Amino acid sequence: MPLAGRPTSKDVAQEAGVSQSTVSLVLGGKWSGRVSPATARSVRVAAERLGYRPNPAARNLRLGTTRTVLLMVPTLSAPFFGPVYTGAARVAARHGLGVVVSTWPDDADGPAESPFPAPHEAIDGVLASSMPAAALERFQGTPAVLLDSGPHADVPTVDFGVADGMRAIADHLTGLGHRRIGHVAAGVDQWTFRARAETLSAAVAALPGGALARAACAIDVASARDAAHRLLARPDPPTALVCDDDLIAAGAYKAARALGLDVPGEVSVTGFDDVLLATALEPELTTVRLPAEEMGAQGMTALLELLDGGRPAPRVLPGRLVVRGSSAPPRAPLPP
Amino acid sequence: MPLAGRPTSKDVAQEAGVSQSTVSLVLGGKWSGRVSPATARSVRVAAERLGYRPNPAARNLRLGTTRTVLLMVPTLSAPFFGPVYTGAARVAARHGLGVVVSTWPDDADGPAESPFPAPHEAIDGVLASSMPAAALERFQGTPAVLLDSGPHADVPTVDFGVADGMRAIADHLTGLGHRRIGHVAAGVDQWTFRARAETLSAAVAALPGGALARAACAIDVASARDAAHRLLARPDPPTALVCDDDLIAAGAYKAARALGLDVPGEVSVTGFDDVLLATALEPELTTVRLPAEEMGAQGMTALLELLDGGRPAPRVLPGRLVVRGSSAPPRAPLPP
DNA sequence: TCGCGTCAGTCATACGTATTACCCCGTGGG
DNA sequence: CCCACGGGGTAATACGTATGACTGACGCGA
Repeated sequence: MPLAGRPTSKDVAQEAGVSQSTVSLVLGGKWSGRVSPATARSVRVAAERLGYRPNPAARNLRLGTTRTVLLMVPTLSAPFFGPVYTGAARVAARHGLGVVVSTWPDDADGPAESPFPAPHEAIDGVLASSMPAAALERFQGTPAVLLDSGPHADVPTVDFGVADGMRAIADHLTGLGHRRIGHVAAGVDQWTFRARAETLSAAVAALPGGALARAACAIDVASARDAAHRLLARPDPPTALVCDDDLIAAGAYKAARALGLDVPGEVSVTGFDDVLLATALEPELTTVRLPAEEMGAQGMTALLELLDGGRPAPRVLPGRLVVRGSSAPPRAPLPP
Repeated sequence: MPLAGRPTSKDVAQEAGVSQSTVSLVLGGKWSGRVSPATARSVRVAAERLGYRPNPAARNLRLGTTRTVLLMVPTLSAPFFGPVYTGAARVAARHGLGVVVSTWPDDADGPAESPFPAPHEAIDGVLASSMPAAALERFQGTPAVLLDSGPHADVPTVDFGVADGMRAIADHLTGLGHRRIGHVAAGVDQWTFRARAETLSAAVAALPGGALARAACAIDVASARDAAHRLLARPDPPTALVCDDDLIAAGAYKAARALGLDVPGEVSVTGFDDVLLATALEPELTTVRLPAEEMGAQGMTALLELLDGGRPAPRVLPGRLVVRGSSAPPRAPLPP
C-alpha cells in the first residue's frame, strides 16, 4: 500500500499549475534550457509541500533498472559479512547504486520452489557469498558474481587464497616443530572449508613424521569445544589444533582449559578469518587474515563490469598469516 | 539492464499462441473456470522454455506493493543484528513478505541529501533499529517501526527492558558486596546506552556508600581496554566493571589482565546483550540476555499491523540476567 | 512583412503486468 | 427457430514515470 495512495508527479503538476512532463523534467534535473528558473522553483515548492517522492516501482519499470544490488549471504550472524557489505556498498555508492542484504529464503516455512521471483529480486544483480554450489540455479538470468564459493566455469568469481593461507599455517606450525596436528573442521558444505581441509591434509602428508587427526563440528562454540575435546583426548593427542575459523578456535580454547592444558604452552591453536573475536580471546589468536572488505569491493567491481557487458576475470585475494600468542613450539620438540 | 531485455509475458503469449492476458491469468493461478487445462499447460511449458520471470518492477507498479520490508541497522558487523533479522524474516515469510537489510547510506561519499529515494526504498515498510533519534526524517511517509530506539510519540516501537536489565546487574553486584563500581560506557548516541547509563547512575546513587566512576569508549576491544584501564588505574579503583556490551567487556578483561588482576577474583566484569562472544570468553561473562530474535519478530508483527491500518501498541521485551563466571564478591568486602 | 530560430513548455507514448469488461461460439431450452 | 447462457478466451486499460516529438509565441534579421 505505501506505494499507492501517495502523491504522484501528476498531483505535483496540478499543484504547481504545470504539466506532469515538466515536473519530471525539473525533478530529474534535466531542465537546463527547457524550463524557466521561476517555473522550476514553483515545481520544487509544490513537490516539497505535498511531500512528493517518486514511485520507485514506476521509475524502475520505466528505466529498466533498479540501481540496486543484492548481497546474498548464508547468515547474518557471522561477523565476517559485515566488512564484505561495507566494501561492496562503498564501491556501489561511488556508482550511484544501493546494496541490500538478504539470506537464502527459508525453504522450510514458505511454499517450496515458487516459480515466482522472491520479492527481493527487484534488483539488477547479485553478489552471492559462500554459496552451496547447487544454489546457483535460483539466479537464472540474473547477473551474478560468486564470492568465496570457489572457481566456476560460467560465473565471475572472487575468492580468497585459502590454500596459501592454510599452507602458511601448516608451515608456521611445522616450523615451530609440531608434527601431530589436529584439525577441528567445520562440517559445512562450502568450498572454502573443503579447500582448507584438502590443503592441510596435503601439507601434513608431505611432512616426514606428520600425522593429522580430524574432527568435524558445527560453527558454534559448544560444538567446536566437543570436537576439540575428542581430538585432545586421543591416546596420542595433537600438539597443535588447526581450527577452520576463529569461532571454532574459541571452542578449542575451552576444550584445552577443561583438560587443564595451557595455550600455547601445551597445545597451540590457530584460527582462520581474523574476525574481531581473534583479539578478544586470551591469548590472542594466531590466524589468517582474510581481506573481507576487499572481497566485497572487488566483487562489486566485477559485478559492475558484468553489468557493463564485460567478462570480468576471476579474482583471488591473498590471505595473510597473523602470528599472535596462541602458537608456540611444542613442549617436547623432536630431537634434531 | 537485467530488468530489460528479458522475456516478457507477451513473449510467452506469442510462444504459446495465446494472449498476454491468458498468460497472466495462468501464471497468476486465477484461471479456474476461465482457461482450459490444456491451454494452461501449454502456457506453462512456453514460460518454462523461455525462462520467463515476471518483471518485479511492473508487478510492483501494478499491484501498488512490493511485499518487501527493509530492516535498517547501524552496522552489519555487530553480531546482535543477525537474530533480529532472523526473527523478522520468520514472521514476514509467514505473510509472504521478504526482508532485506541495509545500513544508513554513507553520506560521506555520495551527494548529500538527495531528495530522491535511495534505491532500496522500493519497499512497503521499514524496521529501523537502534536509530539516532534525528534520522527518522528520512522516512517521510514510509510506514516505520522503531526497534531499540526508545519510546516515540508518533511511531510504533519495540524496545528492550534495558532499565530493568541494568538494575538487575546493579542489584547482582551490590548483592555480592560491591560498592565502588566502574562503568565502561559506549560513547555512542543511542537511546539504549543513554538508558543504561542513567539507570546505573541512579542505582549506585541510591546505594549507601556507593560510588560510580565512568569512562567512555568506542565499541571495539582496544578502545574499551583503554577505558577500562583508566578506571582500574585510579587511586581508588572499582571492584567491579559494568560494561555497556559484551564486546566492551572483552576489552575490560584485557585491561584487567594487563594489570595482573584476576577476573573475577580481584575485579568483577559484566557485559550486556549476551552475544556469542559472552560464552567464548574465559571466564564466561555475566551479562544480560536480550531477546533479539523476539525483537525482530515483534517488530515485524507491529509493522504488519501498521500496514493493515492499525495502531500497534508499544512493546517492551524484558531482558534476563545471566550469571556466569565473571562476577564474584569483592576480595575485601565491606564489614557488616 | 515574412521566415526562422529559440525559448518554454506540453502531448503522447512506452515500460510489463494484472484485471475488468467484453466477445464469440456452441448448445440446450422454449 | 430464436434466444439465453456459459465456457474459453481476448481487448483494453491503468499503475506512475521519463523522454522524444511536437507546438505556440516571440524576437530578429532580411
